[in-house]
Amino acid sequence: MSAQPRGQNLTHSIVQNLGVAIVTGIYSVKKPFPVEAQLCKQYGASRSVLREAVKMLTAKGLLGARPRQGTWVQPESNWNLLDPDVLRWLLERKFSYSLLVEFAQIRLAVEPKAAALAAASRDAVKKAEIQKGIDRMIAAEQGDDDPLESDIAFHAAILRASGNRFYAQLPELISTALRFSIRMTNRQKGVRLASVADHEKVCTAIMAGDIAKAEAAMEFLIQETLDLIKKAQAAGALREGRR
Amino acid sequence: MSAQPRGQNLTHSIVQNLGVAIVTGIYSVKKPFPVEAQLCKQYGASRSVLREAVKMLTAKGLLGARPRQGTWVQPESNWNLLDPDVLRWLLERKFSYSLLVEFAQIRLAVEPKAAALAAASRDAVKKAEIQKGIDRMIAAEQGDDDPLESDIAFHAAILRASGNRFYAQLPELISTALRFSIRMTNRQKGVRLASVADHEKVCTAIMAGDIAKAEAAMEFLIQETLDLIKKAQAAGALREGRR
DNA sequence: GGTTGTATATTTATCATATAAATAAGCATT
DNA sequence: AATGCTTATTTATATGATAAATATACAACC
Repeated sequence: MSAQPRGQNLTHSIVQNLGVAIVTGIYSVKKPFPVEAQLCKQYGASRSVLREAVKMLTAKGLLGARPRQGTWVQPESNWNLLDPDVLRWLLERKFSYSLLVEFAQIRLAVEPKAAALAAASRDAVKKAEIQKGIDRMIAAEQGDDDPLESDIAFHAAILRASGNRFYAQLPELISTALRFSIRMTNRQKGVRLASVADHEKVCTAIMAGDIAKAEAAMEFLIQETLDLIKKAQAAGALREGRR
Repeated sequence: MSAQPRGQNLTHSIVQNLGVAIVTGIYSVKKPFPVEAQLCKQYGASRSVLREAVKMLTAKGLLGARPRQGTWVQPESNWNLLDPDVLRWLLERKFSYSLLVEFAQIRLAVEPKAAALAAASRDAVKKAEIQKGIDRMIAAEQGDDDPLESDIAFHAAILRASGNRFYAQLPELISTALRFSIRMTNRQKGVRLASVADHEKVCTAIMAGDIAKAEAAMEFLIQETLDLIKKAQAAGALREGRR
């Protein structure tokens, strides 16, 4: 297997390749993680490049290394799931409804509180971004904007308007997750149109400074998403069962 | 400045040193991040070691690099705050009440939901860990265990019992944050003793499978913590002002 | 027998040096 | 003023060598 450097440099492409390989679980007791020299051959790369790639994956909690013992895949509990790369690798290549459900549970916990904080905030500039997000969603309804991107922009704007730096990290993760969950929720037609109105309710409450209403409206929104994912999960399990 | 390799290897100690240096903001337009060769001299390390350290910090979102342009510190919004290392560097070396408040806000969002999920869970083994945490806290009241460690163990057990892999990542972050917030909340005596009873309420509700009560009890707990931090923050600001 | 020490081999860690690739900046040309 | 070319700087990559750590096997000892 050789890494094709598409766009980025060699180190980067090896990180992506190995990252995906690790999270998809191709290494195990039966097939242990290769030693440096072996990986160099495998990717046709020099030791320096390969070691730097391994170090980056180590920094994300995926790998560990010690002299004489070699390099190994860390237990999954050690992986930094909240690292955008790691989450993307998992969703892209080891898609599972359960992971999507678990991520939606995070959103269900965090986004209503973020909406509440945004409603309490006095940052007019950041709050204006939320309105822009809604405007884009409305435009998307007419086909004048991208539905997914405008949806993401709306949620991102609220997280950023919360004034909480940890929340402000989530848009990247959420955009990744949304790009995958949309594939399913889109199958279930007739929901997205009504959903714009529900989004607007959140926006209106935030603009009015109504903390409780903003929180409740957002909770409703995410709960709806979570239900959709769970429904798709159940349907998926059904399809599995029919085979 | 030279990196003293205490315990870990040279690369690791350079990562720690540089990580702290970056988050404390010692690099700026006025003092740009040094080029490779300069850093090698500074740390008395070879290029490979130094580059591997830089790559690890790049993986955590702290640095970026391009030929001819050099290496630079990424804008703070790019830092992976949810990386245990990054959070620790920030709290250890650039302590601020506001960061602690923001982290407590995350806890306020997440932990009640985790308690709810734990209450709904049927994993007896993981739920038993919650009880063990409470037992340790009670023991700590008598001086037979460490109050901080038992507190951390309790919250960690709930997050793990939630069955959500993202939540299960948080104990490490929370333990870091608690170790710092404890320094302040301990100054405010007379609170911790009553708090054990409040913790017990959460545990009881989870064991009884009472989802709503578990969520509410945990929310009360964290809100109390958040209030304490905010109180300390206000007192700190007062002290600042008196200077 | 079991424990403890020792030698050895394997693997990562570190160092040193060289070449390649990318690109910002200055310069020349049009 | 815009465009293309040259050059210098910096990271990216490659290679080879030595050091350090440590699992394993074996030997010595009680």
